[in-house]
Formats: sequence, structure tokens, C-alpha cells
Amino acid sequence: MPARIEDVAAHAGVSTKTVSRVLNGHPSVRAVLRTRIEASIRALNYVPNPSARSLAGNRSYLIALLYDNPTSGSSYVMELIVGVLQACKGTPYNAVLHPFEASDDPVAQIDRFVAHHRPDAVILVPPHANNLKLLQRLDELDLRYATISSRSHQSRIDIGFDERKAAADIVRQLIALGHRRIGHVAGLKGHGAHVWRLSGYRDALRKAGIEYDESLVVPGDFSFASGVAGAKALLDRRNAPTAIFAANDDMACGVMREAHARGLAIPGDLSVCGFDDTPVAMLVSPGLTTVHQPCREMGRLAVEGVLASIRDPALQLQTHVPYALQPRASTGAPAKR
Amino acid sequence: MPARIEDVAAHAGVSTKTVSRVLNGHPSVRAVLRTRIEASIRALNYVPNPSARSLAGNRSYLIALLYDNPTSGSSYVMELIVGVLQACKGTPYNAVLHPFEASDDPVAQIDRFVAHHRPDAVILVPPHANNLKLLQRLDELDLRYATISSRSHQSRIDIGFDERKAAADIVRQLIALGHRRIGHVAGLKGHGAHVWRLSGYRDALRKAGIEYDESLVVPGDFSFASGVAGAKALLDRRNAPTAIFAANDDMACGVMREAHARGLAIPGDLSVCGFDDTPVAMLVSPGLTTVHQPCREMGRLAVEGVLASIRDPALQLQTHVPYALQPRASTGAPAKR
DNA sequence: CATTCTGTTGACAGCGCTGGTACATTTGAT
DNA sequence: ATCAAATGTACCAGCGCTGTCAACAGAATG
Repeated sequence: MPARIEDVAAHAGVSTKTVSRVLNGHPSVRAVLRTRIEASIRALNYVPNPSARSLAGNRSYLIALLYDNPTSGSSYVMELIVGVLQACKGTPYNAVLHPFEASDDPVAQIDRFVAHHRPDAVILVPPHANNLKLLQRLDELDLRYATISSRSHQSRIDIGFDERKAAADIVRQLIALGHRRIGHVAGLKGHGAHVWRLSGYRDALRKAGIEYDESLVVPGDFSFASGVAGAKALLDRRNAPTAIFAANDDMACGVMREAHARGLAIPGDLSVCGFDDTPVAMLVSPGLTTVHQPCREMGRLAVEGVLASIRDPALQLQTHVPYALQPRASTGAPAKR
Repeated sequence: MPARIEDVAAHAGVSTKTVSRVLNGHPSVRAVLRTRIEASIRALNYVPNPSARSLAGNRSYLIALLYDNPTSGSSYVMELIVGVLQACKGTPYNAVLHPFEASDDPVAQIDRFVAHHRPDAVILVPPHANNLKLLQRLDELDLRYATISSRSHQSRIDIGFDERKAAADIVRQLIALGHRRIGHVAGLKGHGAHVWRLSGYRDALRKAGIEYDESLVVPGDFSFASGVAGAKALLDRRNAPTAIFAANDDMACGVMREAHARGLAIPGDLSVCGFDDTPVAMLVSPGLTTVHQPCREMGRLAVEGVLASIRDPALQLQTHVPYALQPRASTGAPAKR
């Protein structure tokens, strides 16, 4: 039977309430007592019972991580989870996962989820981080929440990185290699990632004095198949691009597949780059030049942000984390004509 | 304020205890009453407070999923998580994740984890599913556990699939294509996956009357880099293999990278196949022939198994789930000489 | 010196539920 | 009809903790 707060109190010669104060970081405990109680806690190997804490304190000490049920193993979410779990460690908080079912209304799912788990706070990732109805419902439920890469003004706590600048950086690198006709397989309309990455692409072209050619931008939906389709469209042009920037790694792989099918050498005949630095970027051949998205870090910061906003509900926090270009072998100078 | 059990009892005109019985599936409640109470539950939108339940019932309704902290985004674990969460849905149970820190003793980590979260049951995945010290500690802590793909006789509940047969199947397919010299990049020694996949490889050769050549088997550690190294070793031979079976997809990607570096066409000059069917298998070019490992299903079954073993601690359950060969473009007939 | 204030501590109730036990009702066997 | 056994129900305590509020000491103030 594990030690109870009562045992600690007896051991330290104080009341249970005082021990409770120490556990919860309440300020008005004399340093002497605090030290003595902490010693007793260690001596008895005491760990508070989370259920009792939750029940008495009317808090669940749960942070919900809501994400899209990944059809293909989304390393994005996995990395986020790692960061979130890391950040929860050492706090009394714990993470509960909820993958949204695509088949069901997100708001209804939130309602059900909250009824069952009663999280104290919620972390949302794209695309749901931009779902205003969802955010509104969370406000109504009086739940603190953090969004990741949402840039929504609706959201008090938002963790992201400068996707637009990152996209510009990677395209600028293609330009530096000598490319002038650079195609872009865009992301899913409506996703922030679509807008920002496309904007970055245009920024880089503009800065380099390359005229924006709308026909070099083809639609995609972040899927491998759409990358293949996009590459087909771009490579079928009279004046095919010498480089293609896909809005994520999966689509970049699709582009590589199509190049492969046409017998085009990468990067000799076609340079390809992606975005996200999912594990696949390192595994394909040649290695995929991409932008490393600091998912773990974002997960960590989201937890910290959301915990801070539990303490101070008025808190606002828009954080940008650093990203890094990840150059690999899929980009090179265009072939001389 | 959400409804409490008391409200439901009043609404249905019974005592709280009777409602509690219905909630917990206790048999001795008349059907009429049960129906009436269930109607009241729905009418009031009642959801039991998990903390109160845990506290009073001395159960946490938590299932711990313990896994190796994935260095590269392990889709294996991600898929498992999806399955586990699915299976928890509709039960009062919930999943808590714990990625093992490589730097710290697993047994100590278990102790700390259990002290903090007090899970009712544990699910272990390789390689920890085979850590006998760990299993022993779980027994001491009187925790039910399920292992995934462990084949440990220590474990009462084990979910797996016939890796040996699957490996044999995929090698047999290479043989059917006409390959005779088939290399194998093995997994990490000590992992079950190493042993079974190698055995399967040998089984297939034996069955086809091909003599086992030890020098065609090179060591690996499931990492991309070891796949590259393994391919180097195999392709440097006087009599290089015409096909390579890597013990997992990451290593198969390493093999493809090396083939690519040497200007070998896949599958024209070299056929490559892997194991696991991680997302990367579909994304590389050419698509990687591999064995689809039913992770979600195994996650689901592990939860069901472990819940059953909470009800009946003596229960034994060794389950095999079906796997499927996933043929793609990375394998073909060897070049005529 | 009395008075107020601040900082520190403890007594006690109760969070929402389940387990045990005592009691009520039904069922089956005689 | 009668009784024992089986089935179903009500009541109460208490799981381990925190919130409320009251008590008290010592410091600051008049």
C-alpha cells in the first residue's frame, strides 16, 4: 500500500493541509517546514494519488491532445506526442490523446471527449487548430487551449514557426543553385500550410526578380498521389521546370516517383524539395532536401503555454520556434542546356 | 455542472447503488430497472466522473502503453497507438503512454511510472516485451500485462503474427521470380524480429533446395545506416546477390540508397524487399515490396486481451493475427546473364 | 500598550463514486 | 401454505485529497 498524505503529515509532524500546500506549491509555508515536509515525502517515497487529487481539487490534471487520425503514419503527430509527454513529465499533468474521426462532427466529438475525460486544457494541431467553431466551443466550455501553427487570432496561445520564411528559404536555395523555372505542388486549400508555403515560394521568386508564373503552381492535397499528379502536370509542360518545391515531404516523394518513372535523374534532370522533414525524407534516395519542422519543441512549448494559461487565463502567447533547412542530395544545379 | 449518479438515481427512482451496478455491469439488476436506468442516463447525458470512480473503486481505469522512445518517427508505435485508442473507446479505460528513456533502467522507470499513474494494466512492445526482468517486476507489482510479438512464455497475454512464415513468404516470392543468390541484412541480435525473420529466410531457401550461404547474411541493427553498410558488404562480393531481403523497411531503404549510389537499377539489377510496411515503403521509388504488419489490429487485441485478463487473472491468450505480403515495384526477375 | 494586519497553520467537510452490510422482496421446494 | 434460498435494494462509510474558514503568532501601526 503506497503512502498517503496523512503518513507524510505524521512523519513531518504537521497537518495534512500543510503537506498539501507544499505539494501544490502554495507560497505560505515557512521554508523550514517546507524542507522538512519535502524530506518526509522523499523518505516515504510518497506520490499523491491522482484520482483523489482530481476529485477533491475539481481538476483532472489532463491535457488533451487533439489531432487528425493519421491515415498514413503521421510522424508529425508522433513527434508532437513525444514533445508533449516530455513536457508533462515532472508536472502533475498528463496527456490524453484524441484522434478525430473524420466521419463525425468535430464539435460533437469535443463535447463527448470533454464529458468523458474532463481535461483541464487542450492542444490543437492543424487543421483543427484553425477550426473557429471548435475554438469557440472550447471557449464556451471554459477550457484553456493552445494551438500549434495556427496563427489564429482566436487563439490566445499559439506555437508555430515562420513557415512562410522557411518556404522562401528553401526556394531561395534552389534559385541560388541556378534554377529559374521552379514548380510548386501546393498543399490543400484551406490549410494554413498551403497559404504560407505558397506565399514563401512567391516571396523568394519576387526577391530574386523572377516573374511569378501561375501555371507553375499546381494543386495538391498533401498526399503522395497528389504529388505524382502534380509532377505529371508540371513535367508535361512544354517548358518543364528544372526544380519542384512540394508543400510537404509526401508530395515530394510523389514527385520523385514520377521523375523516376520518366527516367529523370534527381537532381541531374530535376531538383526536388519538400517540407516537414518527416522520417521518409532521410530514407528516400536521393535524400530529400526539406525544411525541418521542430515538432517536439512545439509540443513541449504548447504544454508549457497551456499550463501557463491555466495559471493565468488572460495570458497571451504567440511563439515562433526556430526551424532549419535540411539540405540533402535531391537538389543540385540544373543541367546546362 | 454535469449530472451526478445521484441525479440519475432520482430520475429513475432508484438508489445510487443500483445505478452504480448498472454502470459496472453487475448482474443482479432486473432487466426492467436496468432499461429504465439506462434511459435516465441517456436523458441526463450522464457520464460517470472518472476520478471518483477510480478513487472509490481503487482502480485507475488506465492502460499503460510502454514503448521505446522512437528516435526516428516510429510508425509502428503510432499505428499501435491508434489501435489501442480505438479499443479503449467505449470502455471506461484509457491509455497512458510511456516512452522508455534509453538512458535509464527500464525497471526503475516502470516503478516510477506505476507509482505515479497506477495503471490497471500494461502493454509492452518489443524489445521490452522480451525483457524478463521487466515482466517479473510487473508480476511483483501484480499488474496484468500483454506483450506484443514477444512469444515469451513469461507472458500470459501475447499478440503477434507469424513473422517467420511471413519472412519465408517474401523470400519465397523472390525465389519464384528466379532469384538464387539472395542476401539478407539481418536485424539486431537479441530481438525476436532478428531471429524469426532470419529463420524464415532460411526456411524458404531450404524449401527451394537452395543451399544456405552464411556469407550472404550480413548483420544490421534495423537502422537505415546499417542497411547501407549491409548492402555495401553484399554488393562488394565477387558473386553479388541479385536480391536482398532486409529485416525491416528502414534497412531496405538503406540498401536502395547504396544501389542507387552504385547506379544499380531496382529491380533490374537488384531486387530489394523489406519488412513491416511502414509508410516509407509506399513513398520510396520504386515502391518497396514488404510484409504488412497489422499494428492497429495488434494494438486493439492487446487491449482486449489485457482487459480480459483483468477480469480473469488466470487467462492465457496467445493470438496470431493475419499479415499480408505487400508486393510493390522493388522486386522483379533477375537480369539474364 | 492596544489594535490592526499579515503570514502561517490546522480542523473539518466533502468532492462523486463504490464496497459492504443489513434489510426487503421474490423465487422455488416442500 | 410455509420456509429457505436467492435475488435485489437502501444505507452508510470512506477512498485520499483539497477548499473553506477559523485560529493564532508575530509584526507593524497608532
